[in-house]
Amino acid sequence: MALLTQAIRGTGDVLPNDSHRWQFVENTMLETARLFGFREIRTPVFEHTELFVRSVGDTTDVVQKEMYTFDDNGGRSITLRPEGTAGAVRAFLEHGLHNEALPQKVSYVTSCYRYEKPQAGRLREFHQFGVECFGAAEPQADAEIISLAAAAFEALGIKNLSLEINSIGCPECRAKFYDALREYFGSNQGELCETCKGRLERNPMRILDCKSPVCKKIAEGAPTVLDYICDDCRDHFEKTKSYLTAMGIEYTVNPTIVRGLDYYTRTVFEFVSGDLGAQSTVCGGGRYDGLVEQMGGPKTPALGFAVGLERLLMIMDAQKCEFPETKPCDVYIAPMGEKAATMASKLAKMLRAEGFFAETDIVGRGLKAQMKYANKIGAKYTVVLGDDEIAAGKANLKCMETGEQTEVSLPDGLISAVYDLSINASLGQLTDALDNFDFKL
RNA sequence: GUGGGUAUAGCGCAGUUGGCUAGCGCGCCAGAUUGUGGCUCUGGAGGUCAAGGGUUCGACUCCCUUUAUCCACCCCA
Repeated sequence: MALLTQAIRGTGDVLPNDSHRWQFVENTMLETARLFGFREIRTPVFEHTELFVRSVGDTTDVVQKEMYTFDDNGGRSITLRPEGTAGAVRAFLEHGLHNEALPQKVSYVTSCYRYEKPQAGRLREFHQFGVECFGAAEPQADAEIISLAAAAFEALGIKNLSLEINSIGCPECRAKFYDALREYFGSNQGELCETCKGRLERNPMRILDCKSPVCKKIAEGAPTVLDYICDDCRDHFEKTKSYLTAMGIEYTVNPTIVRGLDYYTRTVFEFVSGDLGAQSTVCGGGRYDGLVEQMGGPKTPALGFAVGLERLLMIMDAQKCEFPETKPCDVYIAPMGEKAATMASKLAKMLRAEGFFAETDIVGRGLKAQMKYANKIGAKYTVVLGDDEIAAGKANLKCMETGEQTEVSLPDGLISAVYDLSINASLGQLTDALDNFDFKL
């Protein structure tokens, strides 16, 4: 296959046979969010590089080695968004949404870009559904967004996800925790893997998340965040858990959940699945109380999460989740000859104006081939239009499933027959369309 | 960035120890007594065997390089 070029590595196409699955997932998630009062926000795919460096954190892997960054023709450093939160925060501040009724609750479906080596559940262009909630400091908010994620998964028919939560505290108590970690890991420094030696200074919490068996072993005896968080943070975490319990949302506390983006504070959580190959996280999020202020805005507590849609679809495939079927063609009109083709176009237009899915021949095929085509696209009904039908002003409407044919007058009989055969249409809309139809050619 | 597997038609696959015009299934297009689909039958289109180089009388087959893809590490959604 020596094609001129192919899709960029780590990117994929959603083909017509698959797009309904994406539409179902996106619509279901946005609709679930709507029920919680979240409205859609759309921000640009690219932003000033600085935005991500400052928000995601310049020591993170995402910023250090995974961003698609380039200079535009005006010499500005531009970056394709590696995640959705930063842009939402930027827009929130830039348009002064903090002056409107709080909390501001937004949802989005976006593409994200990270320069990574692709594998199962990890692409260079991937898609996320996410929500952000600004101006809510209370633990109810934490529980609420977690419950939103859970509701969306349920609406999609996904099972066997487990929710893992943790608290990484506020900056004050985290500083104490970092000290304790440095002290603990410092005494085992020689045995740590190379990356973790570096992490010891920059971000010792990440050692807890290391997959190397040696580090994992050492980490087993490490101090736990939950032992170091301050009273306020502990109280917040306890209340969050009790709200979850009250809502019947099951969770496990996992002290090793740390999140790879710097802006998180207090509650962090993941929904994990065993149906994802080496990846396990399908949804990750948490609270980021300091970010808005750090970006130059007023002190505003905030939180959110993002769901990886490719991963979500992988899980749905593995679990054989059902997707609603796409509606097939209502009527296929098979014209024979030029005169009939003109008539077919007019009839099709009229049916579509009434909201029906109507197709006719646009490649000049013979009758038999047209019937085959109608069968292939799953058309519910077909009408053959030839000189005889035009002369008589009557045609046969054929049901493709049963093969039965009924004679209908043209065009009103056809239209009303289609209405009769469709479950969700009303005959009332017909009159105008029929009056205006010029049957003469 | 590191490691392993794979690469033959749109899709899924054969191709024997290197040997003549590279096959099969599905799909696609067209026919099978005048204007009616699904089943069956017949025919057709479609491949510089990922690309480049090497060994050889001869390479889809053996060797090297590159690229892509899949899987894992790392990281994350």
